[in-house]
Amino acid sequence: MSVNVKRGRPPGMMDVARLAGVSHQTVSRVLNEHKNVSEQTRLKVRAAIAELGYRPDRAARALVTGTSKVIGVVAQNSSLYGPASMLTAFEEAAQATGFAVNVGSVRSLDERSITEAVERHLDQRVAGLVVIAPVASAGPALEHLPADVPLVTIDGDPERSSTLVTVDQVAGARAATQRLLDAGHRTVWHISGPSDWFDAAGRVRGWEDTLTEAGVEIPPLLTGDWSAASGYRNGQLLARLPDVTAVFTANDHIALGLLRALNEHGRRVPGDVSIIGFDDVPEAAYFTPPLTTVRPDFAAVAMATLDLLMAQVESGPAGVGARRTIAPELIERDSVAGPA
Amino acid sequence: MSVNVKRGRPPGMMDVARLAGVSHQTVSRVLNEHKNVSEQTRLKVRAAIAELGYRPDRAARALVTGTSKVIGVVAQNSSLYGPASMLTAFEEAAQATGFAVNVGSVRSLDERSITEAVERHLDQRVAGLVVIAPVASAGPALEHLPADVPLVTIDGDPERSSTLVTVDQVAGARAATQRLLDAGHRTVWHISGPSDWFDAAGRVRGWEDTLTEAGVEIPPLLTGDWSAASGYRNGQLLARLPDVTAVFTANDHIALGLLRALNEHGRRVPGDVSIIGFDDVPEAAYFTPPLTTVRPDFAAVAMATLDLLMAQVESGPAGVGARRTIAPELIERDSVAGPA
DNA sequence: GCCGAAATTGTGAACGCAAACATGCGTGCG
DNA sequence: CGCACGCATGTTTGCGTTCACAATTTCGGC
Repeated sequence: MSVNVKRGRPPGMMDVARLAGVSHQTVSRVLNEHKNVSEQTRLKVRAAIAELGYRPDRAARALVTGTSKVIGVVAQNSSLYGPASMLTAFEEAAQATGFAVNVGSVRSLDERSITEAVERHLDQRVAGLVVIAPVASAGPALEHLPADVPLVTIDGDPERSSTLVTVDQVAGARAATQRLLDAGHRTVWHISGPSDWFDAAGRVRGWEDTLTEAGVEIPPLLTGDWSAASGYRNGQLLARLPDVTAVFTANDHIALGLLRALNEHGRRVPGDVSIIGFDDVPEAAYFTPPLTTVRPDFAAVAMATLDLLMAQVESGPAGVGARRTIAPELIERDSVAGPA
Repeated sequence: MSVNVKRGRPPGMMDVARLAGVSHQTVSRVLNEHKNVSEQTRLKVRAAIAELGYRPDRAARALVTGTSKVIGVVAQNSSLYGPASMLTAFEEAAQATGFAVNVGSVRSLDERSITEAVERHLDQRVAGLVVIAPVASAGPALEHLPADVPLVTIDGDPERSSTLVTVDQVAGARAATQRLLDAGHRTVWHISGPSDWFDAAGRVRGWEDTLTEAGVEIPPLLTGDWSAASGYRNGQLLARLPDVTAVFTANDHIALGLLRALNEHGRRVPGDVSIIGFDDVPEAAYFTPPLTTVRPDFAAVAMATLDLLMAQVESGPAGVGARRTIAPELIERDSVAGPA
């Protein structure tokens, strides 16, 4: 397996063919695992490939086939734990199947930005597209793209997207809310994510539904923006209301901010107030106290996405949109107790 | 700006040329901003491009030029805040200059994994390579790659990498340690990152140097792995030593774990123990208490990287390795006070 | 031992673009 | 007035691969 040391362009199929004493087409066949190639020539070609250190040129292949082994991902350029986790999980999964991942981050998820990012990917002749589009405004951008490009949306609009993978936000929120109710709390407050996020909306719904079914009073909804800062701001308010004994926050970072606000006001967790978060960020176990939270399985989301995408890549964009929902899991730690 | 609704392949340069009444080469010249094109035909061509919704095929261009407008990034597939932040910051910067970013995540930063990732990128004919290689074992993988591919290493080995961008770990660690000393503490303990990380090593050195210069006793070094869990483990130990009054942790997550351990043992921060972290994760301001920490400017790292890379892309791999060091900034919050 | 089908290999084209080379035209200068 | 040079544009070639089709060989059955 000697390295090619010649100058100039790297070796091409022709060079391999010459060395192996066959035609370039035969080399192509070996490369693409065609059936009708004799074992003998296959070996000769393989040997020549190894000797020259030949590597097929992806660009040339993309040119003629009209598609590449690259998947374009459109994601928001943020350090939000959820989206970021999905992204890296997806990358890893895609690489395992021989696909490269092209990330087109986008500053905000408005229609224009997404459209641009999608078009950049289309220029690269990506084999498929994954859009992490958790907000409503992302919807329209995906309506008008070529129908023949495989597309899977993560956390997109359940009403529009044809092929969708989502975490079951409602179920997660229900589990959290119910857990708090079961602990004996009269009701449960909620600090939500931004209202235009589907994730946030789903968590709100799960929370409301559970409360309604329990026949319990529904406290006013507080709105955050996923940040610890917003949890802190809302916490300043909550800390002053003595009858607040249980809070479900839309994510762990909000919970962290809330924790600090509560702490500053001398309210103990879980002694005075119980809290459940969402996401299970790696640090959640080391909050003070360790946070009970809902863990979405991002790896599973990534798998499902890849799965759905590959199905389309292989057989043309699937007809009716396939859906895949990943059920999250409640992780019990120390931030929940009964009311005083 | 009507959308192309024709069947079959998207329009090519020929289609544009025909519509504009020129040759395809003229279209090419307009696209590449060649000088010798009259304003008049330039306009005609532009109009034709817009009317057809023509978009150049990157694959074809890559084939003929031998290079693409894609930058390959090799990074570890982890949710560590630092590397992840650099990655997204870099993506954004690259896109602004018209380059797409291909991420080749890698599960671990050993030589084999990195070599593979690099070769995948080379197959795609990337215009340049960025490797986020914070550990020693990543070095060898970069020795044997074609000399003509532009390469910038982030947080790589100062001894080997020719073109390198790093955060000035030593300076950051010095600032933190000095701040603690200035507050009146007799000495400063340190929980470091994994010893094979350059970042960790630099922080240890800055800490040691400062202590040495101050003529102060150097406590035994405690080692973590960047995780809150490791901060907690080491914290269990530290919390039992009454003479520990100041700790500099290698990152904010370790600080969080330490915070919890201290809290469990009834040691108040900053009353009994002062702490300074590193990274300034968005949540650091909402720890209890808000964490004083060192903030590396990841955006600046990304800019510098892109800068260095572009210089190489334009003029061939630069001769002697250019270096760029980004100075971090101490962010003062509430986790530091004088000794009791 | 001959025919046809299947298996194996080869030939030519095409993919969409940029580079090299070629052309035609005008303009300045001697 | 003619020549050379610069500008604007056109023509040709080839990048490395796959595809459609052709050519050759192999093999079984009768």
